[in-house]
Amino acid sequence: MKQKPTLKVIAKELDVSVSTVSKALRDSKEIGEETKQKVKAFAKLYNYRPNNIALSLKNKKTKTLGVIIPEIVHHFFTTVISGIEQHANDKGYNVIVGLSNESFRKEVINLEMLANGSIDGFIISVAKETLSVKDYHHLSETIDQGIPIVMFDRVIDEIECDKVIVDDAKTSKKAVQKLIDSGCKRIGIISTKDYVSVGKLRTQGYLKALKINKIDLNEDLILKIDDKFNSDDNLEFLEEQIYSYFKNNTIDGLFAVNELYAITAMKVARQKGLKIPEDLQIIGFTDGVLSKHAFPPLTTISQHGFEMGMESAKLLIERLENTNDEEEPFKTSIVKTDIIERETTKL
Amino acid sequence: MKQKPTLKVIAKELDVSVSTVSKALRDSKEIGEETKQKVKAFAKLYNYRPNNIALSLKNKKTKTLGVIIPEIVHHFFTTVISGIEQHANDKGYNVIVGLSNESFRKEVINLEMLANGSIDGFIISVAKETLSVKDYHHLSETIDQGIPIVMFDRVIDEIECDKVIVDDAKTSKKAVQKLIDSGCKRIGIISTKDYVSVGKLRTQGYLKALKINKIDLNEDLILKIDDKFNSDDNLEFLEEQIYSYFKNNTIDGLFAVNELYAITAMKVARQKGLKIPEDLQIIGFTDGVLSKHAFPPLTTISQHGFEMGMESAKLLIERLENTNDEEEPFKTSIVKTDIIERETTKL
DNA sequence: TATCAACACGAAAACGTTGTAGCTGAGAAT
DNA sequence: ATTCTCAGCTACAACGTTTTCGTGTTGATA
Repeated sequence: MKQKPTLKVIAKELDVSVSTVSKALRDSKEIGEETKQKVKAFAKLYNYRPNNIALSLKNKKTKTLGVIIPEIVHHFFTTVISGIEQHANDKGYNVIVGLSNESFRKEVINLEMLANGSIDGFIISVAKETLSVKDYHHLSETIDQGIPIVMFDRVIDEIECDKVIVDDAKTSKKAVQKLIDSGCKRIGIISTKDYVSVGKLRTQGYLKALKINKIDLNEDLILKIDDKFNSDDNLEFLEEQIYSYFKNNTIDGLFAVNELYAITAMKVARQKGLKIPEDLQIIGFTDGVLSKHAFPPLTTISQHGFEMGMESAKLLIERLENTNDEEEPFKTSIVKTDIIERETTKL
Repeated sequence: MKQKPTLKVIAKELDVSVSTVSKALRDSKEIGEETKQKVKAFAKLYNYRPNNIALSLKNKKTKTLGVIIPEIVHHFFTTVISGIEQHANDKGYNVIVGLSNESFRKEVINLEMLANGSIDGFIISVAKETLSVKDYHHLSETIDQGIPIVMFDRVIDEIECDKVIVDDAKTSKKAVQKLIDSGCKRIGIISTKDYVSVGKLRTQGYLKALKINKIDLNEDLILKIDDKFNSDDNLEFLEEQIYSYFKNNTIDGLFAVNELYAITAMKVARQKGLKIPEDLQIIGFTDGVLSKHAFPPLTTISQHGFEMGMESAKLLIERLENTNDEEEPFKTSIVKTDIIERETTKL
């Protein structure tokens, strides 16, 4: 096991100064051609790589992005990470991930753990618990300390920073409109409690679509699931709620605010003997593996997570590398959505 | 935007030396009670946090783990990451992720990008391309430089390091045995080309089960898919292959080496009018969202990715923190598997 | 009064880099 | 012969910590 060579050992070995080695490797014109060759050859031989940590300390930049998300076992978030990684790597940045598990406390800890010089900036989608307790001090303090944050998907209006979202309301309106256009008369929605910003917005879109089409609102057709934490563990709970929803209501169109709700609804609908899409048409939000491979394959709205990730990384890195002394104003990027028509909708 | 306070500015402000501040904050008995209080109060007020980078440089430890995986949009890998994260966080470590996208080149780049002081050790599942070109120099060089590596799932026998795997052969044997016990007479397998170690091993398990039960081997029933890269993008290609496989063979039991193969097989079987599990029983490998929510829900082998991640992190951190001068011998942990019976098998 | 321990603190080095400023010697210009 | 220029190199500070080794002051002891 050969130790990692440093400038110092190369210098000693070649009987020159540390500065000479450093400059030779960076091709400085201060150094003679002969010495340069010698140093470079030696460095290559011993596989010298500048120590990143030392550089970070000197430059006060780590070239590392901190990404904090609620959970990683989740198709949407992983596509976002892919996008972030891609752009970050292209720009020479690394990505460090922190998981909040939808917990406020863990989110704070993660933030603090990284906001001590480890990273240059954050990309974050806040935990449901954070949204529900409305305590954002950790975020504002981080920004105060000069560490930029980019929020994506689940964002907080009160915090000023760059944001990347889809236009949830508008997109949802479009989805519901499609259901209407396909002949649905009684359209339901399965959403989350309102503290989840995206759930709220998507519900608004639903409402708007009904209004525009002069369809009377029936409150019973709105099911708001309270899954403060991970809903994958509470599958039976979810099923129960949807089951009683179906028992009390007859619908021919359903808009679900995420994939899981959509396919779970499909499942209980099938148990009730409903044919999809003949008796019931369904559109989900988020295009994941589930939608793609469900039976029948689910028509969904694609949020283009990869693009969201790319865009988030782009905004963050731009801000980090912006050398203008004047602060750039904060931007909110809206990435477009698409309805991916599969087999749970007609036509 | 208040700048991050350093020991130096605290020292200047309080008119003491840097050493005093440092010691006071670490509760050294060298410092008088009064001064300690003063320093601590000030530090709290200005929200002082020791700069991690400086610490890393000094201690030659970053308290950061590098995780390199082929892709992140993949249920198994994300559960593993969850496990790694959990244990790492508990031990005060951060996790930096690199994606190889199944590409040898990207794997090498990622490794080099991090093996310059940024991380203390690696946890890695190698890319398919790496396995197929059999070029492992980047791995052995990293280990040579004193950076420990833990491999999980896709491991390389020739490289000596800690490893975390499931007993693929044994597990597969068990799965096929179950098929046999449930009355299957003609059992097929959909696997990968042999350069993927896990594909090879799982095929071996299949073979062994047949042998033990004195069932004659029919080579035609073995389908080896060549998906050198991401198979999610080549869904049609996969479907085609499976389609012609079904066309040429009649089977009543199928063991698929991963989730995607299993549910794709289900799909084409259904197209052929086969009833599952009446006409065809299927068992997949890897328990992901797809299996759980498929129709019908797929009987699978759970690899317990979370445990694999935990165990990997555990092995790595143990090695990192082992202060004995004598090297610990390398370990290979085998995490147990379970057959999760759902509705694609009888009984 | 001289010695000594205990106490409270400070100076400096080290981790690996880079950039600025300074130094040296040789040849050219005066 | 003196000054100047320039190439080619070295010294040093700085980034923020921790830690080792002082050092000065006090009060007690001989």
